[in-house]
Amino acid sequence: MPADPDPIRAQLIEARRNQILDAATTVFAEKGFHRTTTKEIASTAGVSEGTIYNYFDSKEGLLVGILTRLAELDTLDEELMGALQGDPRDFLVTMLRRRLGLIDRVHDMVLAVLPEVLVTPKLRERFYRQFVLRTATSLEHYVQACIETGHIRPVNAPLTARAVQGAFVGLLLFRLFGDEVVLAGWGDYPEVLATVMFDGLRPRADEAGGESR
Amino acid sequence: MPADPDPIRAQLIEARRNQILDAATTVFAEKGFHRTTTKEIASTAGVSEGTIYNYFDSKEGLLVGILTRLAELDTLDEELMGALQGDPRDFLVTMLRRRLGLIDRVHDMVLAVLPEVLVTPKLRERFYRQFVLRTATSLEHYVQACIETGHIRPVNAPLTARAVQGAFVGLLLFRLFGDEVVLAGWGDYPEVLATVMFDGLRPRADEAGGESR
Amino acid sequence: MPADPDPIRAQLIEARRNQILDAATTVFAEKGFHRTTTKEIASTAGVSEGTIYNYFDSKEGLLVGILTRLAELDTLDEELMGALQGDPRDFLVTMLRRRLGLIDRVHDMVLAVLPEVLVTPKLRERFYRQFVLRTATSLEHYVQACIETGHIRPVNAPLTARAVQGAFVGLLLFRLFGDEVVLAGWGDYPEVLATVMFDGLRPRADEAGGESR
Amino acid sequence: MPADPDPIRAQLIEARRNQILDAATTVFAEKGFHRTTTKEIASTAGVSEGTIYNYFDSKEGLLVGILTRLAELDTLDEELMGALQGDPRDFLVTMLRRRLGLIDRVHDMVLAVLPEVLVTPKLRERFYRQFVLRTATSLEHYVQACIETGHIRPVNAPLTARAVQGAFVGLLLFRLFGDEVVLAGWGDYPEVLATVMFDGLRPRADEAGGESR
DNA sequence: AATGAATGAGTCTTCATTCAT
DNA sequence: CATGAATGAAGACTCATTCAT
Repeated sequence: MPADPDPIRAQLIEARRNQILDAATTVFAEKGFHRTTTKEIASTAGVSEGTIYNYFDSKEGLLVGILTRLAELDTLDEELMGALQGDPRDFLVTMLRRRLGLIDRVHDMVLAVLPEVLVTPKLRERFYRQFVLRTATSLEHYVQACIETGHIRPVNAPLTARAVQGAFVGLLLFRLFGDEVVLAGWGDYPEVLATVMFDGLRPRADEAGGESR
Repeated sequence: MPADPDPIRAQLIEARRNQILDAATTVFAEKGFHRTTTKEIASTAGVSEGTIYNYFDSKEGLLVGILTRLAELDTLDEELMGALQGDPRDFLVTMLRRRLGLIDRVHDMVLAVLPEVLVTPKLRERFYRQFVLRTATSLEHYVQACIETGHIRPVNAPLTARAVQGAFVGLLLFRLFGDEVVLAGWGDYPEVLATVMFDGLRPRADEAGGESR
Repeated sequence: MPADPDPIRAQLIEARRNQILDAATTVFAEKGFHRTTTKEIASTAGVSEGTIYNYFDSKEGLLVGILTRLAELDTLDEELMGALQGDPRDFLVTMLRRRLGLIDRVHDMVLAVLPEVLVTPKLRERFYRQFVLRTATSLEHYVQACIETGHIRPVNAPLTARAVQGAFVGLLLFRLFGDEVVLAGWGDYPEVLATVMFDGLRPRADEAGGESR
Repeated sequence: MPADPDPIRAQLIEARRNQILDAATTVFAEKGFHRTTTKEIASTAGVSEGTIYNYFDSKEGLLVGILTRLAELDTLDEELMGALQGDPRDFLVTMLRRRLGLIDRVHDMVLAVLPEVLVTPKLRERFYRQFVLRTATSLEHYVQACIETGHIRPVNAPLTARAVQGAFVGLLLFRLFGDEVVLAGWGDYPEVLATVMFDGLRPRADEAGGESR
C-alpha cells in the first residue's frame, strides 16, 4: 500500500481546477461575467455544471480563482531587485518586454476579471493590493534607489512610478480595445516608451532639426 | 394646435432624461451595471420604473445615454487646434489640468460605463472610436505638428501619443482604485508628468552628481 | 382627489395575499412543503410565479403566512374567560364542538404547516408558543379555577390541561390519517370525551351492570 | 459456493444497515428529511455516500427502514392480550409507563418519520395501518373486553380507545415541542392520565369541599 | 405622462444517484 | 464491498419589461 496516493489525487484536482478556470477565463473575457452562464462555462470546459461546484464555491469563486492565477504570474519584485545594479533604461526596456510578452497569457485573464473588479468593492480592494499597489510600490522603491545612485534625476518617486506604470496599463487598455497602432507597434513600444521617459520629448541641443533615431 | 409648445416640452423631457441618467450613473458606478436593478435607478431618480421606459428603450439604453453625455464633455479637438501655436510643454500641462479638473464629473460616468464597455463588442467599438481613438488621433496630429515645428524631437508620433494618453488613462485607473498617492498628488501630477515626458528621467549633464549614459 | 385611495389598495393587496395563501395551503397540505414547487402554487392561485414574490419574501414566508392565519382563528382565550362561570363539562363540550367545527378550515392549514414546523426550530418555537403553549396555559388556568370553585377535583392542573389538549390534538391526527372511526364519530366525540374525562371509565356504584348514559 | 458464510455476512450487513439507519434517524430528526443530504447521512454514519446505496434503494428507502424499525419495537398486542386479566387501571398505568420509557428510543424515529409520513400518501397509509390503526384496534378490543367483564363502564369502545390513544400521542407531541411542564411531569403522567380517565374530573360525593353537580 | 403590479423567461445552485476504480 | 467524483435534472428566486389605469 503506497504511503501517499494524495499527490496523484492532488494533481488531478489541480488539473480539473485549471481546466475549469481556463474555460471560465475564455468565456468571461468574451462575453463578460454576467452574460456568461455556468452552463456555458461547463460545456466549454467539457464538464457538467455540477462539477464546477465541486471545485469552486460559486460563480464568483471562479473570478477569485482567476485573480489568484494572475497573482502567481507576477514575479516583478524579484526582477526589480535583481536588476537594481543595471542601467535603469535597460531595466525599463527589459521589464516592458517581459511584461508585453506575458500579455498573451494575461490578456484574457485581465479582460475576464477587470470589469467585475472595477465594480465590486471586495474584489477591487484585493486586486488593487495584489497587483496595482504591489507593483507600484516596487517601482517606487526602484526609482528611489536609482535617484540615490544618480541614475535618475531627483523626481517625485511615487508619482513618477505611477506615471510609468500608468503608461503601461494604459497601453494594455489600448490593446484590449484592439487599437491597430498599438497592436502593430507592440514590439517597438518598449524602446519608444523608454525614449520618451528617459530622454524626454524636448529637442536636444545636438539634434537641431534632426532626424529620428 | 399651437405652433411651438415644443421648446418647453423639450426642456422638460431633457430635464427628466438627465434626472434619470444622473441616477443611473450614480448607481451603476457604485454597484455595476448588472447588479443594479431598474427599480433602484427609479427610486434613486425619484420616479417610477415605468417612467424610465418612457425615456429610454431599455436598461442598456441608459448606458448609451451616459456614453453620449461623456462624448458631449469632450471638446479636446478644439483645444488642441487652438493651442497649436504655444509651447507643447505648457500645452500638456494645461490639457492635463483641464482633464484632471473634469475628472469629478467624469469619474462616475467612466466607472458606470467602462466595465460593460470592455465586454460588450457593440459598446466597445463605439467607445473606442468616440473616445480612445478620437483623442489618440488628435494627440497624434498634435505631436506630429510639434515635431515638424521642431518643438518636439522626431519620435514615433502615433506610439508616443498613445504613451501620453495611456499615462493619463492609467492615472485615472489609479484613481478609480482609490490609490492614496495619486489622490494626494492629484494637483502635482500635470507638472510631474510634463517633466518626465519632456525632460526625461536621465540626469542632465548640468545636473550635479549626475552622469550621462 | 380623494384623501385616501389607500384603503382600496390595501384591500386589493390583502385579497391577493389570501388568494396566494389559499393556494399554498391546499398544495402544501396535499404534497408537502418540499414537494410543492412555486410554479404549482402560482398556477393553483392563478397568478405567475413572480407575483408570489411581490407578496411574500420566500417560499418559507408562505408557511409563516399560513401560521399567522391560524393564529387569527384562535380566540380560545376569550371563550375560556367568558365561560368560566358555567359548568366545566358543558364548557368542554361546547369548546370541543366549536373546535371540531372549525376543523374543516383548519385541517389543511395544519397539514400544510405541521410537518415543517416539527422540523424547523424557528417555526417550531413560534408554533409552540403561539398555539400549543397559549392554549395549554389558558386551559391550565381554567382547570385551576374550576378546582378552586370546586367544579373539578383537585388534580394536577398543568398536566391535566395537557391531557385534555393532547386528547384533542391526538384526535386531529387521527383525522389527518383518515381514520374511519373518528370521521364517522366526529359529531359524537365531544360527548364521548367529556364523559370519559368527567365521569371516568370506572364503573359507578350506581351503575351496576348498567347502560351507558 | 460455500454453504454458509451467510450468517456472518448477514450480521455484518445488518450492523452496517443499522449504523446507517441510526445516522439517518439522528439527522432526519434534527433537520427534517428534505433538508438532510445523503452526504450528511454518510458522514454521520462514517461511510461514503455510495455505501448507503449498497444497503438502501434510495433516500426514501431510509425512511421505510426507520418505519420498519419502529414497527419492530411495537409489541403492544402481546402485552394487551397478556394483561387482559388484570385491573384496567393498572394496565393503563403499566402500558403508559412502558411506552413512556420507550420514548427515548422512539422520539427521534418519530420525529424523523412523521413529517414525511403526514404528507406522503404511500407512507401515510403504511404508517396508519402499522401503528395508528393497529394500536387503536388492540385498544378497542381491550376496552370492549373490559366493558364485557364489567371493569369499565359501557362507553363507546372505538371512540374511547382513540381518546386514550390520542391523549398519549398528544403528549408525545408536547414532548416533541419541548414543553417544560410535560418534560418535568413525565414520570407522573401515567398516574395523572389514569386518574383522569378512570376516576373522571367530576368531584366525588366523598371528597371534601367538592359539591357535586 | 406617470405609475407599479404582473409577468415569466432565465440562472445559479443543490443534491440524489450512478459507476469506474 | 467501499469510495467519492461526476452528473444533470429540478427548483427557488430575480428582474427587465409591459400595460391597464
